[in-house]
Amino acid sequence: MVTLAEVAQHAGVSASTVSYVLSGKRSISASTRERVELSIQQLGYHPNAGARALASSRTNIIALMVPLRTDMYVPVMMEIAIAVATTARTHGYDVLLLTGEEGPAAVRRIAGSSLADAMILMDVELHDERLPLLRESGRTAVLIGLPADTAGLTCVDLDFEATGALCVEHLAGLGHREIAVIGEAAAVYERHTGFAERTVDGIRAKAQETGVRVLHRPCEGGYAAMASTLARVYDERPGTTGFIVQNEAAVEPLLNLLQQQGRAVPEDVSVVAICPEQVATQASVRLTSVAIPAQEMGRGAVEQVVAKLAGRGTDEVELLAPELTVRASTGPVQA
Amino acid sequence: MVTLAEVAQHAGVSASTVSYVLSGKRSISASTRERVELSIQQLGYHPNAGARALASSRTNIIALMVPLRTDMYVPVMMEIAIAVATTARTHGYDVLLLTGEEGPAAVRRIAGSSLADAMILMDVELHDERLPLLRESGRTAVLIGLPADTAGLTCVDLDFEATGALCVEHLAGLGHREIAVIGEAAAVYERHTGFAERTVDGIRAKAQETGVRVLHRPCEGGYAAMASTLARVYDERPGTTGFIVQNEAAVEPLLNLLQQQGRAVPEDVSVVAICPEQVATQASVRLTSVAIPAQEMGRGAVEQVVAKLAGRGTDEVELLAPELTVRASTGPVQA
DNA sequence: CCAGGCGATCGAAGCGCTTCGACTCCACTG
DNA sequence: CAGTGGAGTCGAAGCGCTTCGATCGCCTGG
Repeated sequence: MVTLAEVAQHAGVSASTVSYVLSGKRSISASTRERVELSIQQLGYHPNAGARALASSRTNIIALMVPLRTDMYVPVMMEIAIAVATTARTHGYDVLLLTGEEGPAAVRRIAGSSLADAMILMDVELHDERLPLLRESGRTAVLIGLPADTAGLTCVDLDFEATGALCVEHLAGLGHREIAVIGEAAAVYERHTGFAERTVDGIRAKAQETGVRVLHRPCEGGYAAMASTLARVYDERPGTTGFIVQNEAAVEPLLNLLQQQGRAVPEDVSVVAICPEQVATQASVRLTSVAIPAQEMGRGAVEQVVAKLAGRGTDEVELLAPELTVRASTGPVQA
Repeated sequence: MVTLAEVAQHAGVSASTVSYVLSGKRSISASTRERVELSIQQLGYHPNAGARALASSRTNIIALMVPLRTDMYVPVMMEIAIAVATTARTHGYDVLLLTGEEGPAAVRRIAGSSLADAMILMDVELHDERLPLLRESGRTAVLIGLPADTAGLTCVDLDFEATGALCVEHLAGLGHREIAVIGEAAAVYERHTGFAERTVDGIRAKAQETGVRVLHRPCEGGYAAMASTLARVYDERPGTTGFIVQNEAAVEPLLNLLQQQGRAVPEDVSVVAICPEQVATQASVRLTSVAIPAQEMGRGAVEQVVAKLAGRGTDEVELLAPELTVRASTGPVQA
């Protein structure tokens, strides 16, 4: 491996000069800079990450903790992760991938070993165990999600309350008066991963405001689960004409089952989904939906991190405004 | 941050002794060990990653390059990535997440900066640009996938030829004589990501052997694409009774369309999928399928890496044997 | 014409850890 | 009882980089 010293020798300058050329922290004459840069090129020099980290106590690495549960919301997670990684690169950072498995211990480990300059946590629960450790560690951190207590933390998330409200508003505007909400698996609510509950809150509030009746049912993904959930919904509320689905794995089964039951979408029933764009457009009926802005969330989180590391950061909650795209799955209630 | 020296002082030993307690590279008396371990506990010491990397030229980090294309095969990628990360942790490694975006430059960067001890490449193409750089860098590497030239490389992958053959064998055994293969998007074949082609090769070979006619059609995901592909298939080969699908995003559309056309699965048409277990079990018809062993691939790759880093490695290609699970989507041809 | 200042560069002191050689006991062996 | 060797410990020398003075010209203003 080529070292700084070798570059310095090759360029006929001191090591510190090369370092300053690289960092730009002191002024360097044009001629020297060029000579050094040429040497770097010719020798194929890359600074050693470990040495740099040791000397500067900056690793240029951001740790990303993704949930272990691979069974849910996977594409969104992946999209966020990729957005984080690529955005990080544009700011000169690399991303360390941590799975939820280690749990809170990971926070301690990363903070303790100075493996990363900052952390981004995904899938944050309302009372997340990692938060106290995070605060205590003093490490820069940004959450994707919204815990109960955001004091001293920067958070980025979709405004799920507004999302829920938006869906109800759309359906109410079309004349729907009985709405069923097909939610995430019950486990998601039990874990108190805020987003699911916030969506329901938003839905409830707007429903009250607009005089719409709402029935909320969690649902595991897949056909079997959806079938029984749907049966119970119609059992309890035969007059249901609108559905709000916040569960990727339930979208297609729902459409399919409705079709099988001879309920036409959107003539007889309207369906609004809260899901990634791709799911909405690739479904058997092009779905009116609120997209989950995975890219924006990932990018936003990294930008907050970078800002904080540069000392420009603010502790704030950044809620992305939902956007509802009308497609072919919603329409006015039949007279 | 607590340092080694502080621990040493606290325990009343020299720094090197603490280091040896940690690494176990020299024998330490039980009493000293206990004293040191206690101090470590009490002070909450964590070795500094950068310093360790610098001194030992080992980072305990494995770089994982995942493809950038977030539009395809995402859950499998994610599953592999998570498997890699968790397996790596059990061996004391962390995982650095690199996206395809940087391309070959990433290989140079990681190797040059000694940011990672080894690399795992996913989504390897037949003539992957990264391979020459990888060989040249001398860094330990394991591929998930199979390039044209595997000399000097360790590869882990599902045996897609055998997979294809297995599907044909199953269908042929049930009496099917005309089979349509719904493949990945055309772009996948154009990129020459080996797996898709290898599957088709395996299918063709076994078809020839068993006297089955095969029609292969690439297909973008989604309903629209599947509909037109299906129409063309029946146009060309009205006698088709068996389908092999290797495209997650086409599975559900296919089932749906067949149903709409009044073709019952499995009575009139049999469908075999090559897809993750979850997709197969959650589809509207429980699918006979060959699972993509994402977990095993991720785990296998890490284990190869660890073995190589420990000097026990061998340059070899590890092809996982496919397993076909019979479910409800395949049956004998009607008389 | 000289003090003062600034731009450009260098040297050296670490950053926190690993590791090698050396040293000290002490239990054996012959 | 001297000699030998292994177990246990220590000190010091780096690993490759950043960064803080310090130095050295050279330009400028008074």
